[in-house]
Amino acid sequence: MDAFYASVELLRYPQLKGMPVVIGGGRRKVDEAIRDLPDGATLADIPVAAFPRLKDYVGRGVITTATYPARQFGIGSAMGLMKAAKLCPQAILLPVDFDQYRAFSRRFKQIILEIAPLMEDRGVDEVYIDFTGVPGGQREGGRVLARLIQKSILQATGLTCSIGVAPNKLIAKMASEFNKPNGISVVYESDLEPLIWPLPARKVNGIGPKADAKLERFGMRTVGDIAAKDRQWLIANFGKATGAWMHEVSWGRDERPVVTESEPVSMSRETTFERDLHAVRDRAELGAIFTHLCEKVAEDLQRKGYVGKTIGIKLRYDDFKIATRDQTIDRFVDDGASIRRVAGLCLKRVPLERPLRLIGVRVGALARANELPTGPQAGPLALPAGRTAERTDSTASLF
DNA sequence: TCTGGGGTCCTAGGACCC
DNA sequence: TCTGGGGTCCTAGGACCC
Repeated sequence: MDAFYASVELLRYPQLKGMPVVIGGGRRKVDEAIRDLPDGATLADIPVAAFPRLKDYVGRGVITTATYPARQFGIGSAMGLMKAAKLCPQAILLPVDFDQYRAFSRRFKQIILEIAPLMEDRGVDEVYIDFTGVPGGQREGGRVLARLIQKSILQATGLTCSIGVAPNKLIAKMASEFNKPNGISVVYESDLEPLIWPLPARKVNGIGPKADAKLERFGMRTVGDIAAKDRQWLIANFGKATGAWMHEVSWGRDERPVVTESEPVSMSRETTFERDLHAVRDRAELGAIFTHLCEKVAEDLQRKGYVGKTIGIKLRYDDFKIATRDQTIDRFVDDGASIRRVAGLCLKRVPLERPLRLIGVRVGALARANELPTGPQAGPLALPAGRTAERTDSTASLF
């Protein structure tokens, strides 16, 4: 989907069309501004001048989506809002409304499923679709079906998307970016050399900042640069799995199927504080937030019908370093109190001297609540899994 | 006043088992 | 003065993606 969150917002606020708009981060300021908007008016009547601006924002948020006009200013996803404000202070800033985006997400995926039943969910705004068995799916190399999907989604939701059609997921993903927004691009196997090899290595799904930097150190910038190395060289320098994978990818090879069903592995909740908190000085506040996160994860588990037996925490310190701890218990749980208890044990095993910026709670090793073996869930001897909590000085009785 | 939140997968070492 | 070879599970960190 093209600039998905922003596009959904523009459906509500059509008066912002063509303007630099960003969706992002910490809510409070934006919520206040929206609340103060003149009442009686419908959303579409709100004068542009009444919307909050990036320059008025104070806080720690990042941009999730920027409209294309905003991108003209150099603003992009994941950029800190404070930095974006320097690039384009007059850009309009809207708060994220996940419920709304999820609703639109369901609608566009439903449209696709009615046309092509083999669809892999890749998050709120992206999917893979297998055209192979769809009637007419091969006409004009898939372009006809892609057009139908675009048209149907636009009709049902008012939203545009960009589609890449290719022999596999790897190339299709890259192709989908060739013609944004509202574009279609069909890439054949024979296009590898002219269309894929010139691309920056970073465009490959799976090559991130670290791998890219390492490639750079070898003087390699493009996918073609990778393809030019032999397999053994890549394996020697990037490891057995990564090296072999890079070789395959650079030659456009990818055999991964379109996966239509999957089970969640973990569920988590985390939050970044408005200001850094200290385990001792801000103990009460931190404790309340921690408990709240445990309750939210529990709600999520229960609403979706899952239980889990690995409970974990995540801290991000003021220096941005991350620490995680987890503990596997001998039964499956989905209630806030149990999660809170085990998460509290995890907290006692992690250094708490530095100020904290973020705290998170995670439940993993999930199983469907209705598919658990009946009777007592205890393992063979209910041995304490993992080590027991070791208390560290300042943290001993905090939580 | 840099840098969100929710995920998956991989690696690597240690415990433990046969 | 030597100590295999599998396997699984647990834990911590990290890369990456949307």
